Amino acid sequence: MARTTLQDVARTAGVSLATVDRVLNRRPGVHAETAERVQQAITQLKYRPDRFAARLARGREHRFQFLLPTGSNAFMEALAERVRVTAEYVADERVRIGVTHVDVFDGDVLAAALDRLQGEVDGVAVVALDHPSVREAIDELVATGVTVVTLVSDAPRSRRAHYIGIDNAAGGRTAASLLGRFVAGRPGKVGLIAGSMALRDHIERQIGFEQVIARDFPSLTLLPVREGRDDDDRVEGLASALLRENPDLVGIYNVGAGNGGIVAALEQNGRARDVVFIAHELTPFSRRHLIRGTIDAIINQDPGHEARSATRLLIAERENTPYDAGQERIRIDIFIRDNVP
Amino acid sequence: MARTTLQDVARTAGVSLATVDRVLNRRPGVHAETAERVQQAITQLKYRPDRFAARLARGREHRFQFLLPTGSNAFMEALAERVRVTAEYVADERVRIGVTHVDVFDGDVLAAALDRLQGEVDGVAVVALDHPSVREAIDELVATGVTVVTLVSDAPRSRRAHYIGIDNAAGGRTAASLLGRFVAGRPGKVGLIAGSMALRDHIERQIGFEQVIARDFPSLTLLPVREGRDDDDRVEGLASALLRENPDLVGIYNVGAGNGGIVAALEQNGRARDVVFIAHELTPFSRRHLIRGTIDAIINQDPGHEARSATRLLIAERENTPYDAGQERIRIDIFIRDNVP
DNA sequence: GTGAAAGCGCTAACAC
DNA sequence: GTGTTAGCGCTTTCAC
Repeated sequence: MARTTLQDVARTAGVSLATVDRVLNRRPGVHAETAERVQQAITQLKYRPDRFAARLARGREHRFQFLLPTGSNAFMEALAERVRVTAEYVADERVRIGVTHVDVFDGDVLAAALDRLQGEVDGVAVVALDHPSVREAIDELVATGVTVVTLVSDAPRSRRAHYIGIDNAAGGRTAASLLGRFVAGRPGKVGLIAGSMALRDHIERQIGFEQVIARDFPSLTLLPVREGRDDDDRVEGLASALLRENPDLVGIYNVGAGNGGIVAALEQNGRARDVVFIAHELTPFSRRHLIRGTIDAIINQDPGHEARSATRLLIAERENTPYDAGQERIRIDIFIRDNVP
Repeated sequence: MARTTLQDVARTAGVSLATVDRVLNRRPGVHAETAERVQQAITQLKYRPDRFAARLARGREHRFQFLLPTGSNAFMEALAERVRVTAEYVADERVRIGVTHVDVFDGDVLAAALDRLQGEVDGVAVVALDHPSVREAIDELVATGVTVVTLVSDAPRSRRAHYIGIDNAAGGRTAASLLGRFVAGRPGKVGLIAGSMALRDHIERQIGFEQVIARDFPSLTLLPVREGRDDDDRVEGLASALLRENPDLVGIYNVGAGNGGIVAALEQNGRARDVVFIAHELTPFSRRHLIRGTIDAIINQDPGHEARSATRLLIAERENTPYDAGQERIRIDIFIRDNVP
């Protein structure tokens, strides 16, 4: 029971290797009837291509480009690092990964960066933005035959092949449930700090959070959202004000980056232990304060998983091979002091 | 900048392909000096083997066997199913995976099953047991050149190449922290139900749990452990008794299987909402009751991840290729109603 | 439209 | 001890 090869298919279809290859890879130049016969042979023999032989024979490598945000956000730095590690691993497998840093907060700049990739690469993984120019640029890339996936932040109505990231509304709901239960029935105010209300993922988290607080925790009052711009200093100012103006503050949810600011404000006011603080993204800093107890829980998405998943999906798309949806789903990780890696 | 091939190495070392192949794969029959020269060429040219070409040329497939417990535990069934799916995926890649079901609760039976694998396979993934016969059987397999990894449950002092599973003590601590915080300061009793005190993972979970309850939640009193043997009916009896004898019961932690019994007892006594119930393993059943609110949190290990990880590690060991430790670490997942997949 | 044939980079017989 | 050589299963020119 040796495995069926292209040869076997060619033989039973009564054609040559080249022809089978053509129909298999949907290349033109095959008579419809011949193609039909080949297809039958394929299904009859249950032929499954040998990806290893194919990649070897193809010779050409896959050229993928990752477009990540500039700036020193710890999560994005970790993501960039994991992309580098992944690149290193797959370099042996005829996959070349490049990384470009762009200002993703500006839709037009990001779109221009995407445009520049035309003809240069086979696949793109981009931390996107829900912006018309970006959507347009993605669709154009796709039209020229480039495979595009979005990473961490989606461009929802574009023609990207996959979105690799968490369901942010569910992330917000998760934060709310944990915060609500951790305050242990104490009534009071809850503060919400976002990076920017222009970021779709932040809005989605906020909406999910508000929904659950309103529905499940009537004794909690949600204060108006404040924008921290993912900046420690600015966030610290907001958190301090929150604490000053609301003596009955029982919880804080930080939707974006800038956890350092909240930790500082909490510690300065001696409220580190009694205010429940839910943060996003596991970093060396957030990990330390989770273990110390200032942060009560961290909602995380695994950047290593995201980098690998994007790469695997790009490869699968290019080689037209199946993938395991369960493996590619990005989990909403909950970390408390005890299960943090 | 084409990639360096074995040819390049052979040329710069002034030897033939075959000789390079010999030193690369540590096969005998090469003069020490020649080997040295080849090694130098390899490092100098930064040669990295092409796994794809190697697997293609090797022809022989990897034969792996998974030894899983018999019996109808939902988690183990899910694991078996994920192994099947993984087997399906890697079948195209010259990896053949077989599954054997054994009574893992009996060390000697498991050891005999392991013995029977000698000469039959290249790698084994086994849900092990901390038992002398099992350790012995594993070591013997390893001695005959078989790669062995343990799955879900370890054989700690054996010569297995890897343990693929969670840190169970940390799992128990995680359960305790969640339970302690979810009871929201209400003082009272906490019940602990284990499958069997002969299972190392159950003991470890229990110890972790007790540790954290004692240290962090002084208002909670832990009742003596009861053995439910992973059986719904038996567990239901224990849970009912727990509720009857302790009107001030505020929480239950089920270390093993049999969640159905606890749900039933809780519902019959009308205590589904006020008793905090922490369970292990996400199954269709536990998922449903998590969403309904009877189960407050589920501590999970992802069987799909475990099946894939075991397979990847076996392949990496056999082909002597590197692997990504971050990717292979099995997470202690926390699922609450909002982040459950 | 279709086929023949030359590799891709490696392994494994088999010579020497 | 070391080298030669024939593939592994596929893709890709280049003929026809």
